[in-house]
Amino acid sequence: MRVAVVEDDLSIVNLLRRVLIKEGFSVREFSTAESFLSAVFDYGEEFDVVILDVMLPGLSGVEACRFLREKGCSVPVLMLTALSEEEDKVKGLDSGADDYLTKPFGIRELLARLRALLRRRGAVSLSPDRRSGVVVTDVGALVDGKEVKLTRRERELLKVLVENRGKVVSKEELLQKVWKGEAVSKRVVDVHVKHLRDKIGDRIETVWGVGYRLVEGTPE
Amino acid sequence: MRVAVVEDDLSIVNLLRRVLIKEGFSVREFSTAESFLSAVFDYGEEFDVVILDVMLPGLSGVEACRFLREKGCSVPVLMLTALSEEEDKVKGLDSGADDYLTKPFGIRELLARLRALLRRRGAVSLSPDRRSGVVVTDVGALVDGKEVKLTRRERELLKVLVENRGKVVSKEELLQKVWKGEAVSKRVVDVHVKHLRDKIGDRIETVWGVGYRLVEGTPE
DNA sequence: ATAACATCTTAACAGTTCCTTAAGAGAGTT
DNA sequence: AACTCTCTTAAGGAACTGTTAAGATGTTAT
Repeated sequence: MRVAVVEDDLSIVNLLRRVLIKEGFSVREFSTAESFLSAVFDYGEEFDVVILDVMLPGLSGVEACRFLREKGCSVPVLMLTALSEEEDKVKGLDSGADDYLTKPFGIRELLARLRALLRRRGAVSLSPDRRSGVVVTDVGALVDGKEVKLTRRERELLKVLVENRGKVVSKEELLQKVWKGEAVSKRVVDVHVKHLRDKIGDRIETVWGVGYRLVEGTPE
Repeated sequence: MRVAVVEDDLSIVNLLRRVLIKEGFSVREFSTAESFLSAVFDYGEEFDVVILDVMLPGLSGVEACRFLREKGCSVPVLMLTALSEEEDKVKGLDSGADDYLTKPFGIRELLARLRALLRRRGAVSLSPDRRSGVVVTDVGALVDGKEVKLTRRERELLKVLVENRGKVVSKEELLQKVWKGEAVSKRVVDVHVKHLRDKIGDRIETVWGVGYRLVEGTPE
């Protein structure tokens, strides 16, 4: 996680640097709003969250934040300042900041607020299983994030394959786990594997004479 | 914009009601965390933001917030409390709250923080929207804001589906929860599902061989 | 109490989806 | 080449769901 600290008070910068690095952040420091904005817009640097002081030489934090938002930049901003007047807080938040913390602040509260900001930002990405790109649901499956409808047999077949992803599963085992002793031809597996391939792409590999295997990673 | 106010201090509720309505919010009040959670999970009510007191009779705000998040509900939560100790703030935020404000608070700061929360929610709206547009009421249901009369069985059936919206519910489970062991044919479910579909539109999806599912989002 | 009405359940038929089998073509092995 | 295993396709039937209507049951108004 990359955090930008825009702050001219060295004692605060030193404190934040120490704590944030300890928490596993990658910290980038700026002493003026101008240098920070330049890094973002001129050099294309990207951050996961910004800690922005309000009282800065030159452009103020509020002005910088408004500029960011006007340019369509939606990075979470935590505003930090000695100004505890309500009007200042309102101005800061309405300039586009996501949170506003007044000095002196507790470092654990700041970290908790950072986590809250990052949590919300990250809530967007529902991560499918990275190793196969396939997640079996009760309706069917999520394949690279897209929902695919499967029939009951297809779903159960895929479930066994996903549970053993990367490993070969024999037809006998598939028959055992999906058809549980029903007296059916071994051929049914082939047919359902084909249907699955039609729906989720060539992720199922045939291992000749042995069985089938769900490949890891994305095909091609 | 619908805001839920979960607070047992009447003077604060009165203040918030007056101010929020003036700001154009639609306000729904709860004096306990339990009644709020029941509205969300049993009746499918939906809110754009929640103002949640920490000190409540029964379940605390922190516990309620944690419960919300565990259930996958990502509504923005602003926590409100007299506890200003840093440890309390950290607990509140880490339970899944997005902001934490201590009493006494300035009403303009609260509004600015609400705006910040809603602003960010809008920016993140690519997240899978868990809305179904359906709320079960005492008389029937609110479907996209319109009131629809339902019979007892229809209402109970829909309630179970709303509680599990997005997930498939089997006929067995529906029989279990709506008919509670009465000896009736499995086919009654079909008939009532049809009646529901006639009344609330094609929001109930058939998952062949498995059951029914209330779809999320509006069925264009 | 009776009529009028609403609701629930069952039954029957129609329609759909799904599963299995079978059979020829294709691919891999000896 | 001969053999074995797999792919692909299509068709019949099984299983499930949609739809409708009628009788049973319960509720309300007169």
